[in-house]
Amino acid sequence: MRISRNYSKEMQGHPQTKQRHLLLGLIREANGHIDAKELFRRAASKDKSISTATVYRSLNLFKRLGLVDEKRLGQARCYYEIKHSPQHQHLVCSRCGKVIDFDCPLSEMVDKVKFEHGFIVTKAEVYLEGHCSDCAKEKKKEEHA
Amino acid sequence: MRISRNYSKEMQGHPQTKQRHLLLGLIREANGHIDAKELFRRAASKDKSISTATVYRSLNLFKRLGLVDEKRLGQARCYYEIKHSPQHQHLVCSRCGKVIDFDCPLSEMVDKVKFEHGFIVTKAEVYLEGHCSDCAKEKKKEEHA
DNA sequence: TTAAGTGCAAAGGCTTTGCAGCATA
DNA sequence: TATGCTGCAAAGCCTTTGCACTTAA
Repeated sequence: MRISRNYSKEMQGHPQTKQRHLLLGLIREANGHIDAKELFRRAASKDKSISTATVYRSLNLFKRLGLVDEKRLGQARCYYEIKHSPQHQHLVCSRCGKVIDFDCPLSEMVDKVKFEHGFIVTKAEVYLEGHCSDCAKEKKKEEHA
Repeated sequence: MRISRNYSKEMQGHPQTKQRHLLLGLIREANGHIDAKELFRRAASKDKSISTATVYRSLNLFKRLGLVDEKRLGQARCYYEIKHSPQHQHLVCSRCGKVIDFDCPLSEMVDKVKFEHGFIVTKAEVYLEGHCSDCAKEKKKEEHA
């Protein structure tokens, strides 16, 4: 007889390991805006033996389970964030690389594409690139000099 | 005495070569939605000796000159399109991978982030993922079956 | 003529995978 | 205890780069 294993709810049938726990915690702490490389760096500082393979495998699992969201920001970098963090979009400064969150009501847009194209939106991302207020000031200064 | 070279206007000081001409033509033909790999495939079918290095170098040049726009759609793939094609955004179907253009007035959003964050937008992208009308129908059928 | 572009092949990042050993439930 | 995760190292992608040759203007 096969005894079924007792999995954690969060992991939906996948065993909870100390690595996954650590990684999910770090992603949560990062509050959006952490990429695989940085996640590995932070994880390794708390657990020297962790490998990049585990980081990537865990990220893929989290994505599949819908625990984290993957976003492509700036120069093709992927950032990960916990899915249940409040819905927000990103401003990326092309001078200093700063990433700023902003609220963005998308419901109008979602309705519009449903009406015009019969398209059912399941995921929405807005990416605005430009100059943050600091860099905009710097730029002005440079132009006057 | 140094004789200045006679560069084409489009290339803004960079010599026009048959490779660049071919590539730009193919990007134009593709009317948005072509990635580096596919661009190389099509280019190679017209000029067997072209190399991937030239494709990537040309794409980087075109980006720098502002001739093409780079967009990240779907699974981290980069697509390229001629910049002067009318401003539009993308709907990506997560079932069949279809990419649909749609008009999307962004001026309100641009004003909002300027007012709220002092952020000056230079580039805006909206990415909506979901089910296109065909796949939405298919999905409904499956659910009733 | 000559600065710049090209092809080739090698190197660089990032991500995935095979395998043997380890650990969770 | 057994399934499935982990670390390691190797392999796989895609993209960039060094070098000698070629070409546009």
